[in-house]
Amino acid sequence: MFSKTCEYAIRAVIFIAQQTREGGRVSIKDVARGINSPEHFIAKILQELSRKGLVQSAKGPTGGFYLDHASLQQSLADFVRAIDGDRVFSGCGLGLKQCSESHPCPIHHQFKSIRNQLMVMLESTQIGGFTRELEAKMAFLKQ
Amino acid sequence: MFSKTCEYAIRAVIFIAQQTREGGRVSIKDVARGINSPEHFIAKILQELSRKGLVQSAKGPTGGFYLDHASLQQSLADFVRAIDGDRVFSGCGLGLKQCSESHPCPIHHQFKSIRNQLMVMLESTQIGGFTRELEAKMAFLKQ
DNA sequence: AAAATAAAAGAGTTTTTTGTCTTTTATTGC
DNA sequence: GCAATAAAAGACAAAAAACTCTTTTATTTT
Ligand code: FES
Ligand code: FES
Repeated sequence: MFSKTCEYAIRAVIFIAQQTREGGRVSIKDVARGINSPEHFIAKILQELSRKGLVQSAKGPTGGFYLDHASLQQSLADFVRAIDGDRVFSGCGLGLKQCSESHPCPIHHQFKSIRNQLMVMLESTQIGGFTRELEAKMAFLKQ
Repeated sequence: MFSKTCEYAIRAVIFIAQQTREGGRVSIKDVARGINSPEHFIAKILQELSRKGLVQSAKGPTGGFYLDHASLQQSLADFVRAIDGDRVFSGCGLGLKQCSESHPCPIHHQFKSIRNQLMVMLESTQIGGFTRELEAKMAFLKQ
């Protein structure tokens, strides 16, 4: 569904949101540990998200990653788009070069419906909204 | 969503179903042309599906691929499972090693709902059911 | 200013996926 | 039996995705 990169990205950002809910920063090392991902790999990913302004970072001691007010309110869809592009939201389920109403593949209508529901779900969920569940250990970011 | 291999596979099998609706066989060359896929690649894929009994084939002149009564009734889900395994149907949306009700990722509930709808859709659609739309040029297997 | 810290950047490597080419095997029609 | 046809099989090759390692840059603390 999503690329591994994208899965790590979302887990990482949710983790950062939780860890920094009352200010502070969190280091790459801690993120990697917190979501059980390869450290250098998640570093690259966060670097990219940082360039795109979807996460904030600071160098040096006391540095690390955090989310500003705007980032906390970004939807999951924004992060998916930043990493995987919009093929998830608009790509053809059977791999036609382009999904089209007027030149549809055989499963277009059914597929589109599900794809849209996925999109609505991702658009309406903001990255900062999972803190409570994580605190209550009703949701997890690693095995 | 699906691997390229799986996308080609489904398009190929739908094509075979259509082309052989009144008996006959269809060659790899024709399949490749019909769905606009690399010829040798789709050959490999059909070989695999043939081994698993999801499509039928015959060598030699008058040979080619076709679908027996049972294969025509297989669901899209059966083909997806044969190629991509069941990660589509039961994998965690955020890449946790295993999707679990008791150790869920933050988007488990929402994701599961969509994943299930996808599954129901794929389970309830049989590969042989697209002939009419294709004939009427209301659906297409290539650009 | 120097040392320590932590992200940024860049240059790999490995693995998986996707795609190609060649040879072999089976079947048919003559 | 022989030539032609078409899939099966196997070995490669290219591209993309996933992952690693090393060096640089910015910041803070002492
Ligand atoms: S054309 Fe295939 S999903 Fe729209
Ligand atoms: S645990 Fe992530 S989808 Fe079920």
